[in-house]
Amino acid sequence: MRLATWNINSIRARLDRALAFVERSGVDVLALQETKCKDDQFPREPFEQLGYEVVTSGFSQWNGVAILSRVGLADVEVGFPGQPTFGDPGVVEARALGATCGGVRVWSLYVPNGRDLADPHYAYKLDWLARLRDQAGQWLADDPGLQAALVGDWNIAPLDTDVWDLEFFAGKTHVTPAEREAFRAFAEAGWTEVSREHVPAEHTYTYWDYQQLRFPKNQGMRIDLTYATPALAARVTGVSIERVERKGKTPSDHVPVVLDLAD
DNA sequence: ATGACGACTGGAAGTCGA
Repeated sequence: MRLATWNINSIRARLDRALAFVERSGVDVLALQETKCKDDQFPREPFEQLGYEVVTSGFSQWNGVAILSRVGLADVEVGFPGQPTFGDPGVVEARALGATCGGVRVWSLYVPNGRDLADPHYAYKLDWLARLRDQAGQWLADDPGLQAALVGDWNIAPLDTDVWDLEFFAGKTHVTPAEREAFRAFAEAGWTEVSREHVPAEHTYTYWDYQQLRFPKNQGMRIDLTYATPALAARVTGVSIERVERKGKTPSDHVPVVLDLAD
């Protein structure tokens, strides 16, 4: 089975690219983030014509997650139990969507950005991660043989070598000790970040800002990551960061990460 | 070429991303 995750940065603006990727990569399951549209605006039909089931959780122009699957799509959950709200009145944002596809529990995740260390979004980000970690730990405790993956845009660069210049990020989000600890906590809860195991090369990025010629200069960040349960991690035979998808006209600023799983 | 930010909404300029 082939499973991919991609922050698409608007599914409507990049429908053709998404369809082309699905066809050339032959993914069985595709988790999308930043779809940037309401559920009734999501272009389901072209994917359904290719044999995929589609489930979405969107809200107007911000956030939005989706899962496409041609190996079944069951037990959909919009948001994870205990997912923090933001704002007053509090809103559960469209950042987490779970479904079971081909026997694997898949969560498409768009972790809050954080914006600035003094911004309320930063505390929200840390709380969001802590609550998700609590759930993830419970899921695994309840079923040690669980096959599950937490995929998506974590908005954290776990290692110094996951950014091109640590000095550039001094005082900024994505690299703070608190964010990195929030990320490591999933490993302490028994999960394994499998893309690192299979693609260990330093300065291998999944995101490049549109500005400042970041992509031609290869000034990016590795922030699209996959935590797997032990049972699923054992099935991963390879991981591919699809850098080619950052090239050409109107790309997303993120590229897909593809996981191959043994049957 | 991989080349100097892009998508959204509203209908201009502001918000958001990281």
